[in-house]
Amino acid sequence: MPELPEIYNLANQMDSALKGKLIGSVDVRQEKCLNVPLRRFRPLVIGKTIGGATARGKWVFMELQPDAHFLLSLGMGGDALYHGPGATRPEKYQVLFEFTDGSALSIVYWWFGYAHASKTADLKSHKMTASLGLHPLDDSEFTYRAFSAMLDGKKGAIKPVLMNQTQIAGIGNVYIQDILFRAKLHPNRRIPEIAEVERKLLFRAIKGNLKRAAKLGGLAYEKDFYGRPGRFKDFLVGYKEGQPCPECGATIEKIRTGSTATFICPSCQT
Amino acid sequence: MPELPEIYNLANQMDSALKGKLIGSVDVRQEKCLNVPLRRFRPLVIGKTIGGATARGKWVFMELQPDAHFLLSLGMGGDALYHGPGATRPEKYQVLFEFTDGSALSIVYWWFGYAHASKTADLKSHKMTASLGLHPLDDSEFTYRAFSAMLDGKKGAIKPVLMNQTQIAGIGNVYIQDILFRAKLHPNRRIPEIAEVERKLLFRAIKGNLKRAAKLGGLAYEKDFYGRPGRFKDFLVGYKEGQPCPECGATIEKIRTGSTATFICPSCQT
DNA sequence: AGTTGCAACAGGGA
DNA sequence: CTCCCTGTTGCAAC
Repeated sequence: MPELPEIYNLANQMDSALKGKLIGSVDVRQEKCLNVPLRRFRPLVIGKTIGGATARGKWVFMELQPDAHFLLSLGMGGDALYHGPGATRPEKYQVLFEFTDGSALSIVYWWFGYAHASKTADLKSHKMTASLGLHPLDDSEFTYRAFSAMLDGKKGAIKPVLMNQTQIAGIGNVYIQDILFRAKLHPNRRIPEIAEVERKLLFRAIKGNLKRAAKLGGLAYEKDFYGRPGRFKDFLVGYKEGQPCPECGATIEKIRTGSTATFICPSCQT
Repeated sequence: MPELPEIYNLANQMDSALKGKLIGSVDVRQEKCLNVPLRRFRPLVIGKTIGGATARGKWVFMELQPDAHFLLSLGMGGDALYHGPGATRPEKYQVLFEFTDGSALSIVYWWFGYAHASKTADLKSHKMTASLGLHPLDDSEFTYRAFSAMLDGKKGAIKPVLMNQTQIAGIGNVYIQDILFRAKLHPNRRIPEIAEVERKLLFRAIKGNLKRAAKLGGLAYEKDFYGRPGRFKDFLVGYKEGQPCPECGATIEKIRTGSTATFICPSCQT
């Protein structure tokens, strides 16, 4: 569940399910996913009470009352799962929190992720989250004005900027596909060559695609906090290589852009 | 007189002509070529006695006894000229040193250069000179072993590295031309694709070209400390666009490489 | 013909 | 499908 729609739902579910629970113990099987040595991680989390959980880009921020935060990033993919009192825990995980009421939170990374903890007062020195850019699901922050100002003066291609978490937080190589298609933009389009109307279309594509996916509970191939899949699966061009474009019928192509792959309609996206 | 052969001769001439002279006054007409405000520059130089002068890459280091150094870079081009007692000073200059015996040193930049002064104890914090790389006219430092080690692990093109002053100090876009030709290397050749024998050829080309040019007093279109031109003018391919290659007769081309121009024999240099 | 600093870009590794 | 770090490259400015 890597990108903002999945993280947004996960954070909401964690917020509802975990608020008020007391962390009794933590089992860390892969220490390198921590930001501090285990002996410093334990006292940051053990004995703390879960407060609110929110999504910030691809990160879940979880309050550990009274003085710390737990910061979760699932990287390329993975699951954060709830286990009720008496429920069996998974046999494989990187990190497992046990709460004093018998419930638990397990974290599993497919490839690589982060389970960070920080004093709330030190949060601003947590580089990976302190430098996050615009939050596209926050209507008061993510305005067209702010989005356009973020693009101003940039000369490179549009795709890397949209995937740069310090510019706009939460878009990865999955949701970017249909966002670019809906904006009719080729991933390599230079930013100065994007007209005002295209910028507006792009802004709406970002907001619309992410909100709709969040409302549908995220991607169908990802699991939520209770192990249930999302209902978003109807990509327009993403992962549709060889199939016809839903707009013009041209054959969708998979091209390499920088170090990532992009699925485009070669006719619609320029 | 921008590159190492010219600077080398200039420094030697300054060393002979100025040693022991006392700086009586300085006139700075372009303050932005200084590294410190004029009010801090004056006390660093006035009342000081000239010690030795040496070339370090494209810079002249001049001792100001007892406690400072004057650092001169002529940038894209310019002259440092000696004026004997009673001789007329040029009407245009950026910096003019008057010595107490009536002689003077004028500095003129065609475009942009640096006239820096620093306490000798603070020289290591003068970034532009503290980070200079290998000195190709210093036989004990510039060995094939050191040169080859400098190239090891690099993956980019050969020309930018040879012109990078922090890697090897003193080569500019003039002498690089025949150095590459003598080594039979195209400016864009990737460093990992340069064979051992070619590295050796390149090493000898650098050392040979610069030493020969220095021995000839530098470029014929540059002036020395006494306003006299150098005697080096027989380029092999440099600035010979459209003329035949001296080795194979193919027509020499001027191509753009990155942001600089390179004259190559398209047949000899690969 | 010079250098600096920054943005953009690419590759390797956790 | 992730990030960081490093080195490289291109561009603008002094």
